[in-house]
Amino acid sequence: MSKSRKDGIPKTYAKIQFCLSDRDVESLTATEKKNPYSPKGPAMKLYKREELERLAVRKFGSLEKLEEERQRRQERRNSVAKTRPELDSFSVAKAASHAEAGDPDAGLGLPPLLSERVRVVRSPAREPAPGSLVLYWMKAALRGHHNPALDAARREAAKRGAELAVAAPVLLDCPHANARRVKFVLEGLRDAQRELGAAGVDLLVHVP
Amino acid sequence: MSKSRKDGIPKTYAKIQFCLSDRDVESLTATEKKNPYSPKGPAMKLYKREELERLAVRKFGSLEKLEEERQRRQERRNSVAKTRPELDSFSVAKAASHAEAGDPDAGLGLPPLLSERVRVVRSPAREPAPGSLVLYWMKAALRGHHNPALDAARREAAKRGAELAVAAPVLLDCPHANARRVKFVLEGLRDAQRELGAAGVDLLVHVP
DNA sequence: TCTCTACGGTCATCA
DNA sequence: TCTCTACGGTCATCA
Repeated sequence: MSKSRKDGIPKTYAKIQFCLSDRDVESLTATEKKNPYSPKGPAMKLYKREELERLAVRKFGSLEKLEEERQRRQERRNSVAKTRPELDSFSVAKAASHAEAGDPDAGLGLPPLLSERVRVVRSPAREPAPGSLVLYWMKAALRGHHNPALDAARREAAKRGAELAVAAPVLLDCPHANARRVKFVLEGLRDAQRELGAAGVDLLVHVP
Repeated sequence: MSKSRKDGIPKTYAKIQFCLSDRDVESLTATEKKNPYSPKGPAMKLYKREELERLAVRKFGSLEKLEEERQRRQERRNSVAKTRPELDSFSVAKAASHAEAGDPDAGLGLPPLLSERVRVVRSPAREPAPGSLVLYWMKAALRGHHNPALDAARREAAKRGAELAVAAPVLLDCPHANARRVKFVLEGLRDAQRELGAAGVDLLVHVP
């Protein structure tokens, strides 16, 4: 809710902020702007804060009631997130930065210091096909050392007897990309590629 | 999974039992039967157990994996149900049978013996309009006494300064309806209508 | 802080 | 143990 929104509020954000459905929002007028992620993609729809507020007040009774509803949804999201399935045997794992290895534990068979950083994002419906690989999608910590996500992926691959591959996306068309940042990322990836290569792991750099 | 399913398994049930999506099930052949709830409504689609099993095995790997997936979903449902919003000030309430009134408590302002039987089914997005009424949808306990759901509705109406109305549906076209049962229900409703009428509450009998 | 679709899950409504 | 739709919420994908 900052000053920078004077052009209007993008649809996705507007729906969440004002607890509105697609149907609700359809009745409002929208101005279109170029999609910042892809100029050729579907246009960004901008809605007027004033109209959104008026609609939300009509729907919920008052801005206070709207705020209550937002709280309710927020809490619901949080508590549902807590009930997510715990570690299970075949699962996609995702970890955060820097930690050391310790004793193996249950679940993914990860040492505690790793496993407490691992969160199962999705339990895949399909069992992994024979010959499948474990893919570590490296978005942060672009390095082959001090990288617990990499350690977790390595373990998982070993457990399955699968190949480990590492892929790093380099986003050129995200809003804040610029030459300086891209250069920094590419230099980091070059070093990581050398380091991983020495350990027999391919690092694939993906420029979408 | 009983013997009575030799005609085939209805779509809704099939999807749940075999963890399949509409898309999945679309690829299968279905035989149509008259909709037992309404002969003029959309037909009931019956799928062959054998085909469903084959598809589920293809999707999940084995019947054991399917069973695991079903367990997962079941548990998820249960734990999400537990995180449902608690009693709040304007809410639709629903209660079960026989109890006595006691001291008022927080939330809906119900006595403990009532409030522990009340479950908030849905927190309405809209604030109740002025002049709205509290509707007690009487599906069980067709009587004006020993009826805690009625007591809860009465309290809620008093708290809001709203009218209380009671409505009872008499379902004629549900699969197990027959003359004897309908007669029993109607007799009960006649008595309840007299009892509630004496207390100034309308009981509306609805035959859909 | 981009949009669209598909997916579970839930629910009210309808025939 | 009926079917369809709408609704949140989540997510991967695409442009």
